[in-house]
Amino acid sequence: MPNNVRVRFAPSPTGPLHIGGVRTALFNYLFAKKHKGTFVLRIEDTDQNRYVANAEKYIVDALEWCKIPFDEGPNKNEKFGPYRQSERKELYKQYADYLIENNKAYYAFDTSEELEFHRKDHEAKKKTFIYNWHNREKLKNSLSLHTAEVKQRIDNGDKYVIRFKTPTNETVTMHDIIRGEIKIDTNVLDDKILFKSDGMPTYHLANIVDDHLMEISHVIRGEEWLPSMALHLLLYRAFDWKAPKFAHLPLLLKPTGKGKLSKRDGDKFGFPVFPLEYTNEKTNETSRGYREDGYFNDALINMLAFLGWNPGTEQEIFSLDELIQSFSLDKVNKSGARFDLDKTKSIQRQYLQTKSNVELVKLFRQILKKKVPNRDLNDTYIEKVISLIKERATFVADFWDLSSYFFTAPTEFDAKASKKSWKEGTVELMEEFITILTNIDNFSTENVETKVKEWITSREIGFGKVMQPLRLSLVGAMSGPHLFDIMGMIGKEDTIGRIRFAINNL
RNA sequence: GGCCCGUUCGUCUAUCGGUUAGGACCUCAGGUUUUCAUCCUGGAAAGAGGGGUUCGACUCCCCUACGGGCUACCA
Repeated sequence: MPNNVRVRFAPSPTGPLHIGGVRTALFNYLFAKKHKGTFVLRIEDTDQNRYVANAEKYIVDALEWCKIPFDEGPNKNEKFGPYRQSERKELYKQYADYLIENNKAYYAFDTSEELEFHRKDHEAKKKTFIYNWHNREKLKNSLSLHTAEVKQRIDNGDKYVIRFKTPTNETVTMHDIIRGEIKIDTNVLDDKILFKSDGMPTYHLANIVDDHLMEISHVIRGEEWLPSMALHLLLYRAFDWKAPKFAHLPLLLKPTGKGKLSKRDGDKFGFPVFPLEYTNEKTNETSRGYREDGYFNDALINMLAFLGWNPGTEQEIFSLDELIQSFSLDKVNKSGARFDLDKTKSIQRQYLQTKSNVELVKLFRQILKKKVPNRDLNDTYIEKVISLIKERATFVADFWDLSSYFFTAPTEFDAKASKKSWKEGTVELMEEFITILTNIDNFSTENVETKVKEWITSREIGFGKVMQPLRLSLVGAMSGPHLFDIMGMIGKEDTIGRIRFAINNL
C-alpha cells in the first residue's frame, strides 16, 4: 500500500448524516488509520438550493460522537484548506477554463426549460435524451455556434454552463478495488455539466479538482457513484492528473430490501437512521437518533462495520482499534446490505454487558434522578442493583423497568400473578413469615436465605408456597432476580413493610 | 427505456475448484434458574434458473430471471 494514504469523506450538507454516510466515513477512517494515513472531511456545499445551515455542525458532531474524528477539515489542521467547497468557489473556474482552452469542454447556452422540453419530448417517444456527441452539434453551445456569437453571448452576460466534451468511440477500462475491472463505452456517456450558470462547479468538477489538490490517494465512496467513475477518470485524464484509486462501497438498503436507505426513511421503519437526534430547522420535525435511543457509539460502529464488511473470522465484537487492525478493502463485499434491527440490538446488548458497573452507575443515575428524586442513593447500592439486573438489559434505559422495586415499593400487583400465587392460606402464611423475618437480626442475603430455608424446611410447606407470594409482595410481579438478593438489598424493614402492604391489598 | 453493479439460510455473512456449505441475529425444542429474564445444549433454515469449462463447480465463463444504482445547472 502506498505510504501516503489520504482519504476523504465528502458529505453534502443537505441535512443530517444518515447511517449509510456514517458507514462510508467509518470505512474511510478505518482505511486511513490502518495505513497510518490521513482522514479528511470536506464539505461539498456546491448546491445552494439544498443547503441546510445546521447540517455541517450535525455532521461534525455525529463524527465526533461516533469516534471517527477527521484529521483535516473545516477549522482543523487546514493545510489543504479551505475544506468547504463554497469557500473554494473562485478556484474551480480556472480549471473549467483550462478545459475549454484545451478543447476538452465547451460553453452551453441551452436553458433548463429547453433541455426539459427535449427530455419530455424524447420520453414521449420512448427515447432518452442524452446531451453528448450525437446531438451536441445541434444544440446551443460553443461547438455549434460561431465563435463570434459565443463571444457576444458571454460578453452580454448570457447565462451559460460548461460541459465536458466526452471523448467518443472509446472504451474506458476502470479498476475498482472492490469490484475489479469495469469497462464503459464513452459513447453512452453524456456531456456532464461541470460548471453551473450560478458560478458554482458541479460535484463532478469540484470533486476531481479537490481530490487532486488535496492529494487524495483513495476515493472510498458509495456505490451510487459508480456510474460517474468513467467521467471522473476522463476528467483526471483531461487535466493530465494522476487519478486516485477507487473503491465503491455496497449500499445500505432499506429493511424491506427495496431501495437504498434514505434520510426520509426516518421513523418509517421504527428505528433511527441517524446517529444523533435531528430537528429540521424549517419544519421543526424531529428524527430519532441512535444516541438518544440509548445505543452506545461503539456498538453502532461495530454494527455498521459489519454491514458490507467481514473480517473472515468468527469474531463479531470489535473495538474501534481492532477494526482498524483488521480492516481491509478486499474484505468488503459487493452486494448491498440490509439493515437489521434485531442484530443491532443484539450487538448493543453485548456492549452493555461489557461496560463496567461503575460506568453504568453514572448513566443510570441520570434516570434515577428523575424517577426517585428524593432518594439519596450511594454508588455501592446502585452498582449492586446493576450487577443483579444488567444481564437482562439491552439499554441503560431498561434498567429502571427491571429494577424499580429496588428503589420504591410496588404499589400495584400483576393481576395474573396475583391470581396464581396469592391463594387461600397465603395471608396466614405471610403473617407467620413476617414474625420469622422479624427475628432475624443479621439481614444479609446469605443469612436471610439460610434462616428462611430452615423455616420452610421445618414447616414442610414447599418453597413455591412461600416464595411466590413473597416475590409478588416485593416485586409486584413474577419476575426479577433471586429473592434473597432483593431482601438483602432493601433490608428488613422494607421487606416486612411490603409484605404487609400486599396482605392488606390483595 | 438505456448504461452499470449485484445475487449463499428470513437477515448480516464465511467459503477465494474438492467442506457433512461454517458463524451470528431471528426462530423452534430441551436443560439450568422452585419466578421471569439471562445462560447452556440441540434443531430447522441457503448456493436464483439454464447452459458451458473441468476428473470435479457455490466458487471460472455465457445466457436468462430477479434485485439495486445511475440516467438534474443534486450530491
